[in-house]
Amino acid sequence: MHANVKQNVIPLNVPGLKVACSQCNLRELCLPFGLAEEELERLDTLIGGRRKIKRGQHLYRSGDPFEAIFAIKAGFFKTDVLTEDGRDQVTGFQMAGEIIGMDGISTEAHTCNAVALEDSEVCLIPFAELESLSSEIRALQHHFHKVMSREIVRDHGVMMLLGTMRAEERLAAFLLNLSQRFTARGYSSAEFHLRMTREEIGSYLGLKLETVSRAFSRFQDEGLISVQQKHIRILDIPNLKALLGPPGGGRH
Amino acid sequence: MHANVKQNVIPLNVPGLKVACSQCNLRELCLPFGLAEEELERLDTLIGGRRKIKRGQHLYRSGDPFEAIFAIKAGFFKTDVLTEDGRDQVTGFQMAGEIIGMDGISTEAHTCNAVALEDSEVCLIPFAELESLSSEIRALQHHFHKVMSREIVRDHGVMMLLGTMRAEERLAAFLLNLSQRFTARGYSSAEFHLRMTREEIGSYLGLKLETVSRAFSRFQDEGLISVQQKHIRILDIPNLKALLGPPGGGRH
DNA sequence: CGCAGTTTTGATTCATCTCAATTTGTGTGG
DNA sequence: CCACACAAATTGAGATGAATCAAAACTGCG
Repeated sequence: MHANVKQNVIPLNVPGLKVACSQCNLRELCLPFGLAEEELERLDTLIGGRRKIKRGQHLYRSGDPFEAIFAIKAGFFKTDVLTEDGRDQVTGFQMAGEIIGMDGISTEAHTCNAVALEDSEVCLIPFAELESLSSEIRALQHHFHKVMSREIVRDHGVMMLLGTMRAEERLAAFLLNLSQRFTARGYSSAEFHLRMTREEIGSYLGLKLETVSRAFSRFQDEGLISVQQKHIRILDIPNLKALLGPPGGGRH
Repeated sequence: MHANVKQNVIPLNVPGLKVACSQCNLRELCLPFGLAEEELERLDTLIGGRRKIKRGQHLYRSGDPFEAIFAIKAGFFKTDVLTEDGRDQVTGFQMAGEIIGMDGISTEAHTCNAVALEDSEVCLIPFAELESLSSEIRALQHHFHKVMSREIVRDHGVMMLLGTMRAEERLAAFLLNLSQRFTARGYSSAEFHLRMTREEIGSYLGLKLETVSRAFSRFQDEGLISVQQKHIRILDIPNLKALLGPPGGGRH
């Protein structure tokens, strides 16, 4: 419906905002993954431009009409759901190269909020057009299915974490996950800056902020990490990992 | 492959063999939703047959190569993930009309186990062929995206439940969810048979089986439900719902 | 009819929450 | 540039909900 309008607009690429997946250094992580040169160029024509989101601003809110998904070009986001009765659950933290907004497909409206945790930039992918192009480029269709499926698998991991792990195990899993994702993006796996507050970490992990803080302190006392506010340095990955799966160690 | 044969067969409904979405009484809940007559017939040719799964048997296991997704024709399933260190998390319970197996798309291998909790029957939907047909039938492509997205939204709901609710709230949410899904399938919303054990409910809800049992007993004492082993009758839906979102009642 | 698996119930322990005080960090305006 | 106010984080003490351990009752199946 909206698509018709955009379809006839020449994809002139506004000031310095040359939006080209084919040139993007995130293409191996993001939607373009696995596409051939020529397919990539067609994908370029699809992208509906970039959008900058300042720290604290919403990319979308629960209830907003769903029109597009977003590829994170730079920055850091959180998504959260809130219920009528005031419960608030952070459902994920997203970083460069990740696709965000797929929750909105099912009802044509977003079902969660996406907030930038630092100044960020996203590429807008109009969904109707993505579906059109998917019909023509099988690799794109398949890769998009993988992206959605990966999201489902990721959510299962979080359910496992929330359903079976104790506070320190959850935090260890969280840190290792962040570390791994930073590594995949070429950043240090050992040293990074948390973009979210203790309360947001707690919400994500099903814990109170005080519990998160205590677990951080404990990890530091044990020499596993060094924490100074939002600055984290991971000192002992093996023992952090050992915290997760202690077949005979953790049960009492 | 199988499809070619059936294409020329008159849609007479041979017992258990002739698989036709167009004739299925679940079509409004399942993959065919929203398709036109003629599209439905093409969907019929896609379905790779039916498969019966006896109670306790696996539909697929974590690690199995991914080839197809499944539409549940009849019966009841659970899906669960287990980690090396022996943790076990039930990630969902699925009933007739629901699509199962999409976790496998991302890695080409299933990432969880699907077990029948009663004698069941599924329709096999070869995934490569589904993608082919999706390219041709836009409505099918779009609906499939909605199905995947719905799964993501559902998972967010579970994360909310696990992350923010107390034991009795979780169980109330669980019962109301089951009730609503039974209603949508034409069964009683008030009276039903649990197919899963207390332990499986507990795993899904992040609780121990004793806690689940105690919560059931408490609900019965309070006149909210009547429980006799696996037989549940919901007596007071309003007050069960009130348990969930007590804006001023639940915090202490 | 007996046995194994499931469920219920009780007593106790423990992890996390809650409440509260203090410290540290951050952004703003004089 | 410093002081102030506010937000975020740390830490402690005590309360509490759910886990654990244990035993008994029930169910259904062979």
